[in-house]
Order: sequence, then C-alpha cells, then structure tokens
Amino acid sequence: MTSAAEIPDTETVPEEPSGGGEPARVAGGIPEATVARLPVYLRALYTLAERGANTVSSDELAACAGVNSAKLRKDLSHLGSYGIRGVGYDVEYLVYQVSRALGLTQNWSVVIVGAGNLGRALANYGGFLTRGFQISAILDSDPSLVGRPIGPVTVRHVTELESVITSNSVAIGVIATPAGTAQVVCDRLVAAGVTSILNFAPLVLNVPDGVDVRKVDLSIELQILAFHAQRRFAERFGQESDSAAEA
Amino acid sequence: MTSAAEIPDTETVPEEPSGGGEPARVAGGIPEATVARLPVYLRALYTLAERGANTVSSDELAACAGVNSAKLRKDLSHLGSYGIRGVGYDVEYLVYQVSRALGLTQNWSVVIVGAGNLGRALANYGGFLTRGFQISAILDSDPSLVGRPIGPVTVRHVTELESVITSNSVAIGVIATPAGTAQVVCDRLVAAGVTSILNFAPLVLNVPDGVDVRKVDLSIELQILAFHAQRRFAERFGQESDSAAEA
DNA sequence: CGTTGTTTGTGAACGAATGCACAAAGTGCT
DNA sequence: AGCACTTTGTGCATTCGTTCACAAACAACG
Repeated sequence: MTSAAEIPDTETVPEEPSGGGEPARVAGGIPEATVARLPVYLRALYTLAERGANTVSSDELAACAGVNSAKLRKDLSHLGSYGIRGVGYDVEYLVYQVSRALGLTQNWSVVIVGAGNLGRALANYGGFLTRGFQISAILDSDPSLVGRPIGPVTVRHVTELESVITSNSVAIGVIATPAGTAQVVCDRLVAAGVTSILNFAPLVLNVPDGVDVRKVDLSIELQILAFHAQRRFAERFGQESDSAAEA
Repeated sequence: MTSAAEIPDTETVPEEPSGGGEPARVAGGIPEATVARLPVYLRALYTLAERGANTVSSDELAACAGVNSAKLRKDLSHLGSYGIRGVGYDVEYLVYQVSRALGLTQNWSVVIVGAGNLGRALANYGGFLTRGFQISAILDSDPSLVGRPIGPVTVRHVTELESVITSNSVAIGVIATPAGTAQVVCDRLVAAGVTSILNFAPLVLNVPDGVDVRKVDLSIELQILAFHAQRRFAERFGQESDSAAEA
C-alpha cells in the first residue's frame, strides 16, 4: 500500500480529452499506477538477467515482481507490444524498453541536502543509485561536516546549493534535513530550477505547479502498519470495546 | 504518489458482503486510501494544536494536509461523525479519534534489524517515533557494532532476534539490511511471530498470508520522479524521437 | 501443412477512489 | 423566536485501477 499506495501527489497537466474510454492516458500514455510498478519490474528483470535468463514469461516476471500476471501484461502493453506470443519477453530488450519509458536512458543529476544520518545513508547506498542517477553533491549547513567524504562525493556547504544546481544542471533534489528547514530548502531548490523533489522530512511541502514532489515518511508507514496490526488483532479476538460500528 | 500512491500490498481478509454500494469497507470499515492519509491528518492536527488552535474547519485542515476538503471530510466520516456543523472539528478530540482509529492508543514495540547508516538514521530519528512506537532493539550481525549506543538503545547481535521479539512482544519489524540478507531476516521475523514488516531493502519480500509488508524504496521513488521529469521535458520541447504514439 | 500447445494483448465487467454539489444541522445576531 | 451564515456529511456521477477470460499470434512437431 501505498504507495502507497503509495499514493500519488503529482500535479499532472491534463491533455486534450482524446475521446476514448481508456483509463485517462495522461500525456506520455502511461497511467500513474503503472509507472509506480515499472521500477519493480525493472529490478526483477535485472535479477533475471544476472541469472542468465534470455526470455521470461509474464507469469514468471509477475511472480518475481509480486504482482498478478494480467496486471503485468497490461502494464507492459502501455509501453508497446514487446512480447512474443507463445514465448514471452526478451529480457534484455524489455530492460531497455522499460528503462527508456522511465527516462533512465539519460543520466539524472541528483543533489542531496542534509548530511545527517539519513543523508549519509542515501549517499552511501551505492545499490540505490546504480543506473541512471548520479549524485552531484551532498550539502549541509553544519561547518563541521563540510569537507567530509561521503560515498562518491564530499560534503559542501549549503550556501553552494544554487551554484551546484546550475553548474551540474541538477534536475532532482533530495531533502534529508530536519522538518524545520525543509520548506526553506525546498523553496531554494525550486527557485534554482529543480522540478523534481524527493522529500524525507516529515511535513507537507508547499510547491508551485509544475514541481513534482514525492515523499518518503517512516512514521506514516509505521502508522499504516499499526492500523492493520490492530485490525488483525481485533479480528482474531472479539471486537474491541467501541468500534465505529454503531447504528 | 508515494505512496501513493504508494501502493497497497496488503492481503485483506474480506468481510461479509454487507449489502450496500459503498466502496468496499473492509473489516474495520476504513478504505485503504483513507488509512494512508490519516497519518498526514494526524500530523497536521498536532501542528495546529501546538499553534494553540482549539477547532479547525475541514478547509483549513485540508490545506495543511495538502488535500481537497471534500476528500478530507469523506475520510473523517469513515471514523464517525466527529465534526460540528457550522464550527468544524475539535482539534484535541479529533487527534484522539484519529489516533484510536490508527491503533496508536496502544504502544507498539519495534525492532530494527541492521545498524548500518540507514538503521542508525532510523533509530536516531526521534521525531519519527514520538507517539505510539517504541524501539525495543536494534540488531546487527557485525560484532564491531554490538554494544554501540544508538538513539535510545544499544546495538545487540542479530542472534538475539528471537529472544528480543518474544520478551518484548514486538509486533513490528523494520528491515534495514542489505538486500542479500533481507529475506532471511524477514523469515526469522515471521517465524518469531512478527506480522507487520517495514522493508527498506531493495527487493520484493516473500511472506506467508497474514503478514503485512510495506516497502520504502529510494530507487523506485527516484525512477518515478525521472519519469515525470522526462515527460515534462518532452512536453515543453517537441515530442521525443519515438514515443509510443504511433497508430 | 495442419494440429496442438503456449503465451501475449485486450475487451469488458467490476470495484475503488475522487470530487461536485447540496441538504441537514448547527451558530450567532437581532 | 426568526433569520442569515457557516460548515459538515453524503448521494451521485465520473474517473481510475484491477481482474477475468478469451481471441489472436506465434512455436514446435509430426
């Protein structure tokens, strides 16, 4: 759930109505729910490729990705018709097509703001940033952290934010600061031209239209888990004292 | 979109059909999409309470939470009818009701497995674990980390996993290990009785029915951002070379 | 070449989520 | 008490997402 339901926060510019009864088909033609699953498929494909698989059926790939095979096929059908009936999908070719659809054939420059525990974890997580992303800088306001090497870069002072962004044409900003400074950092990122932001600070960021914010929030996830745990608990034993089931 | 969309992974046990035309109403009566937003409302309510607000209208609260006010009212209506027409909601009372709905009136015991950068970040993030959650232990397999104090606890060896869980009646496990060991850790958590798992490792965990897994995955979020960034880019300038828009 | 078996791609039914728009229900002023 | 104003709670239409089930397309083999 999510993503949650995740759960989308994008402000998508609506296209012309385009007649049909299809499920929306925003510009780019790929529904949000599908976009959120493509990275999962991509990871499964890489795993399969490492195992030496040349082709894969929708059933196998769906099992690896933890989804139902009909959903997988419908998702992939939004990218084009890249399967072979009676055989399956060519792994390498599908990797390329999914990557292209996600925009990973170009390299994206990322700046991380905040070199605390979380920022360090992100910068060090080589596995995360393998393909398509490159950390241009990690910034912090604490002078005692500046100059310290973390992962592929060294910490720079947050005053350099604007110059780092313009000189590296950074398109994605990651906010790993405390909640108190997150909005200020966000405003500066946006003013400097960043239109994609990944927010780890526990607050709702305010951004103008045209800026895409995604949030990752531990406490929210924990609370959702707590809800389900409580529900399971109440189901197993009798109903709780006063649930919302009164007439 | 996190969650957005985030995106559900729960195996919910369907209740009796219950007749009506309402949107599903799983056991507990609260739709998934609503559950995912309740923590956001709760945080906004705490912020408002700190500012000294006694009551709040759906418009204000919706603005704080970054959603549409009709959606907010519909969400809250699933908990019961706790507003006063013409006035709004009593902040303190609503905090209590939302907390109760989420199962935060009891304390949940959490164990973090993996004391690397990420595990340390989580254990130190006091802001995350304020209300309703308590870190019972943080575990790692690296002997050089054992004994080191992190946040409210000290690192213990992962061999103690089972005993920690049973003696603290831990209900929630957080996996902050590398991908290679995540499944093994997961299996051990499940075998020890944990039914709620928050997974930070970049892989799809395999769990039996009745276990609830939520994942937090940086690379997926980045890839979704990249997709939208690419789309915006292609929209601004002419269409890309070959999009999927052929007849 | 036809037949059998496999797997994709998708039409169509269903189910969930969103947002509008308004009646119902309250406050406060005169 | 009556009236004007505010805000909740919800029925309804619409959009979005999932799943089923099957025809179309291909491989393999005799």
